[in-house]
Amino acid sequence: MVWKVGYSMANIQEVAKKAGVSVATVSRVLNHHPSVTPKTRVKVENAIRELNYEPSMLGRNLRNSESRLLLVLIPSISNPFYTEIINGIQTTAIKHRYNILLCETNSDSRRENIFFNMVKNKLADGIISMDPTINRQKLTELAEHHSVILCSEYMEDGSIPYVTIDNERAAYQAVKHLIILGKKKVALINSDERFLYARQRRRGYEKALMEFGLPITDAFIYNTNELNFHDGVQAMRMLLRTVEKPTAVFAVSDTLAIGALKEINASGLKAPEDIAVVGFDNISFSNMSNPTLTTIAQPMYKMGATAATMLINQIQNKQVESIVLEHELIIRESTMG
Amino acid sequence: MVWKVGYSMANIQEVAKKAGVSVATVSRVLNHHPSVTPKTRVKVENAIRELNYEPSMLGRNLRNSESRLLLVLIPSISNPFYTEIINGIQTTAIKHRYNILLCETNSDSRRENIFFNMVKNKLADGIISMDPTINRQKLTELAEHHSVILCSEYMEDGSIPYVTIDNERAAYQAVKHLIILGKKKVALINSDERFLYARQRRRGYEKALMEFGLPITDAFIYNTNELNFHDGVQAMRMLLRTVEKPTAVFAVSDTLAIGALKEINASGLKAPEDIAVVGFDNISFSNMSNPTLTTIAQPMYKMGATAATMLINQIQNKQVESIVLEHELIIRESTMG
DNA sequence: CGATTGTTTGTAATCGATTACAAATTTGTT
DNA sequence: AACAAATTTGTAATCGATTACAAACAATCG
Repeated sequence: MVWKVGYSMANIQEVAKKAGVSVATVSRVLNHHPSVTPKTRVKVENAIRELNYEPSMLGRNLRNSESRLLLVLIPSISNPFYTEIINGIQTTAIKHRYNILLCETNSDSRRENIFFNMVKNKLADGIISMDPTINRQKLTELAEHHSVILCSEYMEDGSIPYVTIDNERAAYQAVKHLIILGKKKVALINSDERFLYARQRRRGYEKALMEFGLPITDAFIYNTNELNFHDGVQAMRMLLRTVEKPTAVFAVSDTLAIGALKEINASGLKAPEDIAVVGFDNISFSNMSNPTLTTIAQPMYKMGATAATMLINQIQNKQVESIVLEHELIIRESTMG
Repeated sequence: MVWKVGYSMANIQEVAKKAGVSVATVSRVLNHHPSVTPKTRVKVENAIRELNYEPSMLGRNLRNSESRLLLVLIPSISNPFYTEIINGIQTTAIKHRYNILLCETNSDSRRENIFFNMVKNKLADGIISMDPTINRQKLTELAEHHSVILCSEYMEDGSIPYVTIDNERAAYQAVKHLIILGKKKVALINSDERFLYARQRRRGYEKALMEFGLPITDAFIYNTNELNFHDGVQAMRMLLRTVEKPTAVFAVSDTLAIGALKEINASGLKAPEDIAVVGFDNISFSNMSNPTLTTIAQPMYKMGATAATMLINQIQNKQVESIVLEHELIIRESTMG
């Protein structure tokens, strides 16, 4: 493979020479400038073809200081929650001649920094962050001079535009659904409450209980470290050990809920008869579990598409407003066997 | 947000002026060149701090024609199969001061092109492709002058270095496991056989049947379009309609296998008693299913790490050899209740 | 002190594109 | 044909870094 050394693609100068024109003309052809004679255009196009030339994005970006690249920050690619959102982002971006690059931060601030710098250094035009663990301080600083949009998780101070759903109301509806089914002892499997969405969903949970005159019991609220299947199993295990066992569970993510289902099953109980379960996110596996999972569906594709549109508008210095989208309760076997 | 217009980060000239030195000296400080007096270094570092300066990757990359960015091509982020591989790639890359960007192609050749061009244009230093649907022609062309490594799916002509497992032997072992359990009617849920791995796994399946003197029945081989859960359901449904119903199923992906499990369950049968099931990939959901899934585990992290090491070596013009890694059969409830 | 050597710093070319402005060419008019 | 106007093309500066080479400066020694 040593022969690869020293190879380098033809540049605009060589194309110009081969076509017998100036670099300016070649550049004009590349950018579809109207003031180029058909005859010279053909000459240049031939030269381009013969030399297999492709313009260097580096040179171009350096000069134009734009890259038409958008970064999408996610904490972890393994979370299926992001799949459809990314789809929405990507489709929208491409429609506007932008491309996206996925950046997995693993909640590691050094990686975050790298991606922030890509924006500062014009290697990318903007960022959509879906990482709830992100360094808010640094992100806010970045947003002072660069384009940033938050998707799903956001900051309450509103300093950065966001697109999200009404987490409190969604949780409220999920829990209300359980209560109306006759379940009086509803537990909550929540994630870490330093995340905004966790606090909001807890508020919704409590609001529903209060509305129906049910007590809010600390023993029925379990906070997990992560959103893993195993955390769901563990959470359910603890909830089953309480004196008054719950008859329903609202978990703030489908993965947690599926873990809870597994543990319910393992301990000889049946969902929904003994314990009904509601999840959150409507990931594709929520339809594959046994029983299938009742869950809150976020308009993921639309969230992604909206975030992308907002980001592109912001890059083009248009005014951008935060948006709250509608969610939907999807009822399946885990609550209505 | 209009005030963002015209903002631009300080450049090396301004730092030089503020520090009262030349740009060369600033550059030397940035690159930790030894020949800089501590006194001037401090002056420059102060100026850098005061101006909040960060060097432009564009300028630097243009000059150095390297970006220290690696592209990772995946057909779809939704496939959990890639998660651990990417983890391995990323960890290795960072160890060598490279960063990775995930590129979801959705098997769309226009997107492929964009990413290929990023490499041609030095916006990225190399590509690891895990996309079996990739345009082989174009990839081979790219690999003539740029660094490319294939991961998992590869080309038999060996023109591009790859890291993979022995698919044929893995399939052989999976099927042999089923046969040894006493199952004599083993079906195969395979994906599209224009993919190399699909052809190889089919060969392993047939080899195991032949070795035990079992017939190879066309009716027991079902090819799906995608690796979805629903394709698994559909496949199983068809297999259950055959005259001689299978007593075991080997599916070439866990998602397919989980779909098959679901359908087995839905039709009142039990796994593994009535029909045993083996999957492939050991995705995290494979031990959340009910029953948990027997499967072939690929050394995903190691595959990723190996691919990254190979790519970086290739970028640095070292000799690179293709590698075949070891897999493992993981026995769970779906074959041994 | 002046010559020689070694160290630190600066000057200017370079990477590959875009584009304002100038120059050249074509077209139109009388 | 001569000139003005409009169109097309070219020249050269520019984006922000790196680095070969030259220049300035400091240190060493007879």
